[in-house]
Amino acid sequence: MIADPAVFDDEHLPRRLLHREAAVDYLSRAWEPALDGDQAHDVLIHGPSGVGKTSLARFTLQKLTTHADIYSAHVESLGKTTAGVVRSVLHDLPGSDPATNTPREDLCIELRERVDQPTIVILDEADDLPATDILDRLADVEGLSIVAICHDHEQWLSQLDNQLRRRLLLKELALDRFGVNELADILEARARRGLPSGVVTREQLETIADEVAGVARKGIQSLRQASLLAEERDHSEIGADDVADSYERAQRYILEQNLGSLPFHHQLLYELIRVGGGLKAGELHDRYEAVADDVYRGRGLTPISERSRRLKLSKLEDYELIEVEGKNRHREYIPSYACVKTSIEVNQII
DNA sequence: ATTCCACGGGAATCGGTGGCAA
DNA sequence: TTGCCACCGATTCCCGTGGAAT
Repeated sequence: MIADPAVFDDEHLPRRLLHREAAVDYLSRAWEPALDGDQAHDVLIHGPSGVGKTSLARFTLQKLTTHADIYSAHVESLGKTTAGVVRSVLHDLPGSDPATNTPREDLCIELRERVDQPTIVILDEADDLPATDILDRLADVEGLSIVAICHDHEQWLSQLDNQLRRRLLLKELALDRFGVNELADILEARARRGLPSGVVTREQLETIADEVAGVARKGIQSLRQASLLAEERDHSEIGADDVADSYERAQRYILEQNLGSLPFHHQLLYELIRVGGGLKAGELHDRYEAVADDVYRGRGLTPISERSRRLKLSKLEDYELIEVEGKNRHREYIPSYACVKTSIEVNQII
């Protein structure tokens, strides 16, 4: 049933960014100086997950770079160190990658040398970045401007000192969830390009938009799952049952992508929490130690310390795979969505 | 008031990799 | 080509913190 699967990819950029015209405009104006070879303004884009912050930045950038000589870099910041961010920027700029053991200082020097025309760096998922350090170094680079994307702008700004804020010329741009009609418009446009005509009604799209509370990523994935379900069930068009069952599959799909991108240690911890149906910290560590020898055997990996496990756990939380409740010794790790599984077998061992 | 427990920041350490000189 | 060294990211070690339990 799906004519063009790419339309439903997270990375897919539509021809027009519906209902974000004002934001595109704002961002374009902030970047206008770059058209004349000057340094653009820095922008902080903030708002909830899945409302199109990254799409907005990429879309507007694409528009800009088609008629101007501008370098750009897109950095997936989550978990990166300062050196990692600089390295990632260099990777996106013309030229070859520096050696993996190049000193941080040398990376920054190389960055200053390579930026010889206006450059826009998108720092995606910038919430947990060592922001002061990174911005300090990026702000040092003549011609380079930053677009930081984060969820909580107040928290993000609070870590910057006044001096840095002045150097950054920071503009702010808030994105919110879409209204039901707005998101339905967006889904309609995707359906037009990705699905045969007439397989889904406007009413169904509004139902989806309402259910996902204006979060575009969830809406688009739900539409995709609804069409997959219709296909599996041999429906000639999407039915009410397909729509009804699509949300859970979409949510699961999103989380499975997240989980699959994580290394083994994370997945094992997740699986223990999932199988346990939520665990107190102490119990989680006990179970980990109980299964570790068996589970790690033959994988060329060794079990990790409690401290490292805590680092992995906070990453699982970042990825919305688990939730943490309670404080201190009452802290409990809860699987956000227990139907999202790993391929690791821990059932029999416990 | 004291103990318990877990968190999470920071410094030290480990293992792997590329550059470089012999 | 080989052996050494600097460096990185990942991990561990150490410890201060703070709320609940006793």
